[in-house]
Amino acid sequence: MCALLSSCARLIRMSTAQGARARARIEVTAAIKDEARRQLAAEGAAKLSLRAVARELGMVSSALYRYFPSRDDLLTALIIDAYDSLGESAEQAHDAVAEAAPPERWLAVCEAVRRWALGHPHEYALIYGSPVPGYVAPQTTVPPAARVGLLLIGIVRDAHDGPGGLEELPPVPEDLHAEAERIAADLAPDLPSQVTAALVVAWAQLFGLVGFELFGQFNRVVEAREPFFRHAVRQLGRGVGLR
Amino acid sequence: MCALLSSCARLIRMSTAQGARARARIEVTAAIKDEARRQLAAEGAAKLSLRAVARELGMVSSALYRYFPSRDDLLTALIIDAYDSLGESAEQAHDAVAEAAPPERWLAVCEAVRRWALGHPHEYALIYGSPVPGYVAPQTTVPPAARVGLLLIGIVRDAHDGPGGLEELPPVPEDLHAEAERIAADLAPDLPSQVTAALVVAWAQLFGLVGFELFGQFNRVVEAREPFFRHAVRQLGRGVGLR
DNA sequence: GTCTATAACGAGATAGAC
DNA sequence: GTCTATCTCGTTATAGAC
Repeated sequence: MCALLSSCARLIRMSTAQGARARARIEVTAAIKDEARRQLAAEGAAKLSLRAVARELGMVSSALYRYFPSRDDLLTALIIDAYDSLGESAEQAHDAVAEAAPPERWLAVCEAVRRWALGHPHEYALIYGSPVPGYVAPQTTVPPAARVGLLLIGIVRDAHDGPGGLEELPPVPEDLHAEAERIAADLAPDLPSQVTAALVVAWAQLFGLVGFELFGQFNRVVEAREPFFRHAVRQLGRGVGLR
Repeated sequence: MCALLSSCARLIRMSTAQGARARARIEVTAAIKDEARRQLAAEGAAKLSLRAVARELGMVSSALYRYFPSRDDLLTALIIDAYDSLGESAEQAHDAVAEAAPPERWLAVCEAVRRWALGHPHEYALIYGSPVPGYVAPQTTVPPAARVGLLLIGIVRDAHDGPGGLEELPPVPEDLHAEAERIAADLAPDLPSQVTAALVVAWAQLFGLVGFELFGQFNRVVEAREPFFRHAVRQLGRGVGLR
């Protein structure tokens, strides 16, 4: 009993001690990323500097390396955070209309992507804009980057399996046959390959629309951005066979 | 006669004198821009530095101000050059198939855009990628930026006026009506407003496709990029009513 | 008039000694 | 972890060569 008590006490002591350390570490990590995001907005990803982040936080630059082994690792963390933030926004928007018909869910996800982009322009630029010179994204960014795409695939799959099914799409041209099959096998083996190919096209085009608006290409061209976007993504949905 | 001769001589003297100066000026200007493009590729637009350009050219930084009043003006010149280079590539590709049917010309222009982007990735990033922090593009960039769009409009106009005309497009939704009319009045008053709206959508989506390929979003997703792109832009053409 | 070179400014990054 | 000496940057003023 005495042994049990003392062991308990030690466990509690350890866990609270480690918990406090871990909590502090999480807080500092978050503060670093917040400050880095602020610099991202002010100067762009290319000029993100560990030193400047440290200075702004009242730390010394060498202390940062206990949290991020290099500038690229900090960048990677920001990229993954951005993809996850976007993915979560899209998933929440989807879940809010989970019972609706596929075209409505498609629209909801696309609008969530646009809203997130408008609300986080610099993080959007980080993940969907120009590559950062000298930086190569590690494989760890792939799963977070796939979230929106997977969401769209799920919607089309539900439409395919649901009442009415998908609009029949013409087969892809001869020279794209093998590639379409390969893409389908990778992403959605249960869907016709022309649908998967159309999905990838729509996925790219969705971000084309968002990017054009965000990066100023629509200035003096499109004024009523929101209805324009809705119209465009509805067409995108029809392109993959949503009715 | 004497007066004529002497005036001729003066003109020649002036023009050769000015011509030599002007030639030198053009050459130096070109060298500056070439070196700036090299730095663009190496470090990105955010880190483009007048001093580094001057150093590499064996000039002193203040001398550059005879050619470009500021760093932003140099950036603007690079942006305009990039738009013009892209526009010219697209126009040449179009002229090469000027006698073909509109869908073929549409494809030719889109493929030229993609080819140019793949051949000039850093210049593409400059004009269609993330905005350069702190830089605001002046109005002078607008006309060069419009060249590809105007080309696409012209193709659709020819299809509209030509044999067979355009596929009938459904009218835009109620909430986009006024905006579509406004866009049509701006860009192509002779085309139905739903066609003009679809054109703007297709224009954005074309660059969405190109950007996704160029910026690495298609890595491990799409392998056979060229047939995939052809398929996608043919769908884009159908979206604006090309048959 | 046209150009280049020198020098300087204020701000910021950086490397290394301590 | 701190401090300092030395870099970079964009930009301007000025003086002199062609």
